[in-house]
Amino acid sequence: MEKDTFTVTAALPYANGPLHLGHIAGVYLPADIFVRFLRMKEHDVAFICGSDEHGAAITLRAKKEGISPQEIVDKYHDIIKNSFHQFHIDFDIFHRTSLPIHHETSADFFKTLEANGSFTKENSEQYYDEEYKQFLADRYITGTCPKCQNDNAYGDQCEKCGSDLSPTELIDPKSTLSGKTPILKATSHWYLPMNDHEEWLREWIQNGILDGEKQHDPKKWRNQVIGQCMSWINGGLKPRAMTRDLDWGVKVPLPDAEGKVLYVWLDAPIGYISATKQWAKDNNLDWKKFWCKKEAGNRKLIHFIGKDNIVFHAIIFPILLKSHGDFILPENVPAYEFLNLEGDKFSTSRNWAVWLHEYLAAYPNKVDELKYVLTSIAPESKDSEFTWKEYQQRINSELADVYGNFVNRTLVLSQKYYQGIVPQPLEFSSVDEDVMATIEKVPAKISALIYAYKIREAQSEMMQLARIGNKYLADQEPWKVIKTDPTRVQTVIYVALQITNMLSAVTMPFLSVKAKELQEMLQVNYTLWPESPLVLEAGHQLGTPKILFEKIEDELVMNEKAKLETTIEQTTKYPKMKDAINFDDFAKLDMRMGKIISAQKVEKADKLLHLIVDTGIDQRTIVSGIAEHFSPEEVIGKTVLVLLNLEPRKIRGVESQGMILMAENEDGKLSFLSAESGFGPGPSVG
RNA sequence: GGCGAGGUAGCUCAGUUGGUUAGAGCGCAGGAUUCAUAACCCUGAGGCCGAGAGUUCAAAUCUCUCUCUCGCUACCA
Repeated sequence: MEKDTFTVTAALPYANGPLHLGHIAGVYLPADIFVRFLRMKEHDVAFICGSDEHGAAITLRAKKEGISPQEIVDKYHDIIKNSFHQFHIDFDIFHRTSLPIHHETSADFFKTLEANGSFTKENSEQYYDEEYKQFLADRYITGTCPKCQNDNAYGDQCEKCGSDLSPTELIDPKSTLSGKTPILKATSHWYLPMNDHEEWLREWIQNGILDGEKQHDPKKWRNQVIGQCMSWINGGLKPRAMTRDLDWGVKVPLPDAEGKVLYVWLDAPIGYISATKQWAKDNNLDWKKFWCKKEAGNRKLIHFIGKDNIVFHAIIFPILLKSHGDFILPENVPAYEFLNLEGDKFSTSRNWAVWLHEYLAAYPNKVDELKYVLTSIAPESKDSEFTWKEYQQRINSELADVYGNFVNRTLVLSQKYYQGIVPQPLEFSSVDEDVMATIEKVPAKISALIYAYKIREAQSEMMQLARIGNKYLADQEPWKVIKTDPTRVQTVIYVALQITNMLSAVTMPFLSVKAKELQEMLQVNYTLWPESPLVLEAGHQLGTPKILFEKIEDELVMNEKAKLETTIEQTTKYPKMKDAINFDDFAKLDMRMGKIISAQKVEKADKLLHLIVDTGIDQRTIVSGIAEHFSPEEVIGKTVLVLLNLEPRKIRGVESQGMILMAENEDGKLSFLSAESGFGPGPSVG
């Protein structure tokens, strides 16, 4: 039978920050184990990843730090690539989306879809800033509102009268970029009419049937993936714009599209394809073999992702691939839930994280130890949690005590009794035969689990083998029997060595470094997954035993926990000071004390309270986003700081005439501001 | 507010199409042992399976209501 072939991708990390353990546990490590396993099974596999370097978040950050987007992505691409390398997550290629081959590939992809009518093109006349040479998004245009004459209305909405506008309705429009009057120019945006694809998506996701043929087994897809997708589809898919007015990204490859780039979620997954192209080119392969229906046959495309990416990989990208026509669709999209850290979410902004590159710098020799821990707590079916205490416990009581100790005692006994030469077994007792039979079944057990993406359970089967070994030795007591029946010990040590041998082979996908060290100690070299019984022949000379896993001291746990506490203190919890303003700017603000005289929840909105505030000069309506922090009952009667002359704005159909000013601490908790002397409503602030 | 996924032992998690006494590892208690990394091995304690109602001879499992956690989404000037 022909072996299945695979193209495996791991979600492209976004190049505006380093990787933390959550990313590793929930995408890259399981993908790497899966691929190592497939390789040992001699499947033809391409393992593809790269950094995602486009999108608005990177341009905003660049602007804030006063450097170019390229500088940011260069920095993080290097950090990420390095840490993958040191952590032995071995992609065939770790590419990047800012390279020309990616731009070409994405542009070609786009052109094909445009040509075959997969997009709907919305033509319009849009304002264009001649000085900045770009089309202006609605929010980048201000002008006079045709309805209320407010001269500060935005292109999409007048915040004074609350009416929805289009930019062309504005009287005397101005570009917020150059301040000049923009000109109207014909332009288009391209939309993906996702609503046209609901029918086949439903059939494909629920039943695994694509173009009338069985493409995958939906039972192998995770619940949360199918659930999330069906939720989207049943809610009705909507056309989604595939182009943006931005200058950082893949340029829309058509005339009249100046200043437009492809939507980052269009170009990022195509990054898998362009990375494959580059890798194929470097290795004299045909990239189409990995992606195209014709050349790839029934190659399986697998996307390892986090749960926040489900919609893009299981709905949008498949629509694009299918619309293009040449490509295969994913056979599975194993999505992982999130990993938490010491009782709290990983948070980049609060620096609540264990960064992979920092871990590697501090513990360069503890790569497989971390891999083991992360795999045992991988969030396969629900969110899970990393704690340093558990890190220590797993390593000490499982890796060191069970696995390492078993290997050590077996090898030490072999040295002691047989000078490191595998002894000749004599008669097998029924226990021996049971154990031998059990060992032989382990590879098939583990492989079934990995094929089903149950990697955590697969690893625990590996550990189970070491447990069997410890029990076997304890039951047989060779150190006692040697005194009465030395020939029996030959068989016992032989069997124990067979367990160790098998262990060294099945550990490869999970802990490649340690597996090789163990194989070195056994003087064997396994690169293939054991299909038939592995035998360590009698007479084989073993290598020198050494300690495989060192224990983790309490000190490390304390230090790491302390480090988390202190970094969080050192992190600037609060935003930087804003640009200076002059006194006139300040004097424009009309702030007063106001008393909340009534409050109720806005319907169908989680965060909004509809307040009536007595300001001393009037009673006005203010809608405030504080419902998650305060109940209506507890805010009534409070005297608080109010900004009166903020332009009114309609929120959820209610016009809000001002703003309640709140203080927010680093945990996101809110507090009202009041006058210390207990003033009532009315007093002005300044 | 809408939708999705979860809630099982102190901790991390399994529980297939409803079917004996709900499982594993860690942790804890006791015992045994000394080849080995104060390791291993044995025994044990520990669960109203988030709450309530229903269907059934039988529910962790199916249905409904409620509640908590996470995510998507709307809305947070």
